[in-house]
Formats: sequence, structure tokens, C-alpha cells
Amino acid sequence: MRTLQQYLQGLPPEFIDQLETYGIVKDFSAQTEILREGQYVKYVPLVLEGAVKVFTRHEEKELLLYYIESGESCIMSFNAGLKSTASKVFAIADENALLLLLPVEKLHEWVISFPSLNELFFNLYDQRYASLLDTINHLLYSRLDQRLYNYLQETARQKNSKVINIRHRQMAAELGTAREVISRVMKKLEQEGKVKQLQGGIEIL
Amino acid sequence: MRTLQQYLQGLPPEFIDQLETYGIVKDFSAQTEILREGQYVKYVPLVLEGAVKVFTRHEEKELLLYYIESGESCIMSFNAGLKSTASKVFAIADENALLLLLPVEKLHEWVISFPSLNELFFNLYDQRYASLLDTINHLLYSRLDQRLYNYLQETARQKNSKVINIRHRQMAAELGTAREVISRVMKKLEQEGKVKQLQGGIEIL
DNA sequence: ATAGCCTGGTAACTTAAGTCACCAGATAAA
DNA sequence: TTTATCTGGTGACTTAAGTTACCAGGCTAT
Repeated sequence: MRTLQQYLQGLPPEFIDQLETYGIVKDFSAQTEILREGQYVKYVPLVLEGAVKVFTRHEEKELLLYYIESGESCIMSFNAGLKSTASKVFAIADENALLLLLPVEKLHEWVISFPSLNELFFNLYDQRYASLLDTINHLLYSRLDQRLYNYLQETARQKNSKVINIRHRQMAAELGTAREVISRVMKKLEQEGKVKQLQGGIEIL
Repeated sequence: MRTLQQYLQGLPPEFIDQLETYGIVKDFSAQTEILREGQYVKYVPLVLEGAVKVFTRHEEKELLLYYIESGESCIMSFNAGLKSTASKVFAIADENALLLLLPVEKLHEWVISFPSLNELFFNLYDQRYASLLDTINHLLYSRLDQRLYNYLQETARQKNSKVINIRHRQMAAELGTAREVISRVMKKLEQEGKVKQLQGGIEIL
């Protein structure tokens, strides 16, 4: 395992010192819940390895919002932490994930002392915001085949593999639709030569 | 007309000094375009009076994202300004609006020197983000009648009047749908006793 | 005044998506 | 092995919304 310095190169040494003193490095195994909806946040996670999936939920239906990848953090818990409000989303570890947990009581101080942390969060906000805008435009103007294909491509990019191991039922959940619909649309994408369904997986062509 | 101090009470005096030196107060008449899509941002607006409407656009169809009200600013131009990237949204003055324009070249410095500005933008980010999440959930899970009713209620709140002067065609544009559909759904809402259509306006009951 | 536009209404049709009911093959558990 | 569970497929149906093609009333500019 690498040291914090190696993960955080580029940050000011005094900041890394602070992170080593007050931060907590923690391992989460795949599919573990990291943040619950409505939960009050005591630690803001910074992803060192692996990835975290963030979802919104609305009356039993959920929707995948985005991945938090290595070097990134979670703006929802950042804000929920800073303002002591409840989280509006929930997050689970995608693969096994190594997180650096930042205690919220230090955050106020750090964003002022370390402009790079401040900037990181502004950048993340912007990035997530842009991705929500994208999601909105897709929801409003794209049909499901397009959304599904984007989703598969994004997943392939994230997993860094053209073959994805995933069930129809999970795709349905992450896109906020029904399993039968995914089944129908997947077949359409297959006929169009965009994907290929293997036993227990999908290949993006 | 009031002075900047009166608009900005609560901010540190040194910051107000800076704002008076470098900021530009400008009037925009109703329906004027304030920010174009793809535009590079030189000034970030802070709303002193009136309100600004922010839209996203996707292939000729638009969708109202939110209002910027007095004391608030525009995170999209804030980020577009800080990072010198193109704006992903466009904005127009709703009523006549009085804006304080903050030159972007001062922003980097100000967010560091004045934590209250920093905090303002973090709060705004969070607020807008939450509202996008809401929009997403509505798009995914609500039918248009619900969305339209929410939209009317929000507009009524924003205009501070139970009677709204608006055309069906504009509602359709702001909700990203077609005029005929609005006509159909408005009639449904009227039958349900939720609204009343007057000549050239709508009363929310 | 009248021609032209803006506005809202409406019927008929199409389509994407959600829902229901069920089935068959694969896999895991008893 | 035999049962139960998970997975994907499919046909039939329903529904919300988008689309097309009109029409009528009101307003306005010449």
C-alpha cells in the first residue's frame, strides 16, 4: 500500500501533514454503503483508490448520478458536512475502495488555509453540476436507447474494459426504469450492432 | 436608488470597498439576455434587485433551471469565469434587474481574501445542485401535470402573486414541452380545481 | 374595416415507455 | 437430485406525451 504522500502529491506539504494527523484512511469492500440518505455527515470522503457510486432516490426508484473516482471527493457530503444538513443522496463503493475520511470539523479551517482544497471542491461542484445538466438533457430529450448506450459506454470507460459484468435488473435500477424495458432496449441495441450480450455480461462494440 | 452598502450589508467593509472600486452596477430591462450559451464570462453577476432566469438548451428545446434572486449570484458564470470555460447555460432578466458585475480577474483573489464570498458560492452551488436534483426526480418520476403545477406555484412564489401573466407557449418552452400539451394539461388542472385560467393569465388556487 | 397575427382549444393519431403475466434456461441450495 | 431462485425474453395491454392539422376568437397595424 502506498503512503498518503504518494496519493496526494501536488498538495502543499503542510496540508498533507494535517491530513495525516486528522484524516482516517479506510477500506470499503465492493457494494458497501458509504453514505445513507438523510444521514448527517461527520467525515467527507476523498477517494484514493477504486470508485464510489452516487445515487439519488425518489419513492423506491433510484438513479445513478455519477462516479467519484480516485482523487475526487463527494460534494454532497462536503456540503452536508459544512452546513450540518442531511444528505440528499446515497453512495456505495463500486469496486473495493480506499477512502481518506476528512473530519468535517476541520473542513472550515482547511478550505480557508489551503486554497487548493477550496479549488478542488469548486471544480468538483462544477463537474458534478455539468453532469447533472447532462443527465437532465438526456432525460428530457433522449430516448432510453440513447441513455442506455451512454450509460454502458460510461460504465465501460469507468471499468476500463469493453466487457461489463452486469445484470439487466441493475441497469434498470441505475437508469430508473424497469427490467423488461432494459431487456427490450438491449435487444434493439444488439440488433443495431452497438453491443453484444454474452453470458452474464455485455460487450460494447 | 440605494447605495451598494445598503444592498450588501453584512459583508465586511473592506470587501464592500473592493466591490465599489471594481464592481459595475448595471440595469437590465426585462427579457434582456444577460448570458449567452458558449459565451466566455468576464463579469459574474450578483443580483441586487429583480431576478434572473437561467435556462439550459438542448437542440432548440430549452428548460428553465432556476431563478437567481436578490442577493444571489450565478454559479455557472462563476465557474465559467474562474476557469475561463464557456457557459453551458443562458440567462435572461426576468423583471427589470439591477446587477452588480464582478470582474473575474478579481474573483480568485476575493474568494481567498473574503471567506464570506467563498461561502456564498458554496451555498449557491449547493442550492442549485439540490434544485437540479429535484428537477431530475420530477423529470424521471412525475407526470407533466405535477411538474406544471409545481412550476406555476414556484412562479407564483417568485412573483409574489397568485395571478400570473404568462402564455401557454412560454410555459411550454420553460418546461421543455409543446404548447398543445400545456393546453391539455392546464385544462386538466382547471378541472381538478387547482388553477383558474383568466384572460391572459392564470390564477393559482 | 379588414387582413394578418397571436392565442388557446381540440380531435386523431403515433410512439416510447411502463405494466402484467408468464415462460424457459441457468445456477445455487437443500 | 430435486427444488428454489435468479436471470433474461416476450407478447399484450395501458398510458403519458409528442405530433399534426385544424379552428375560432381577440388584438393590432395599415
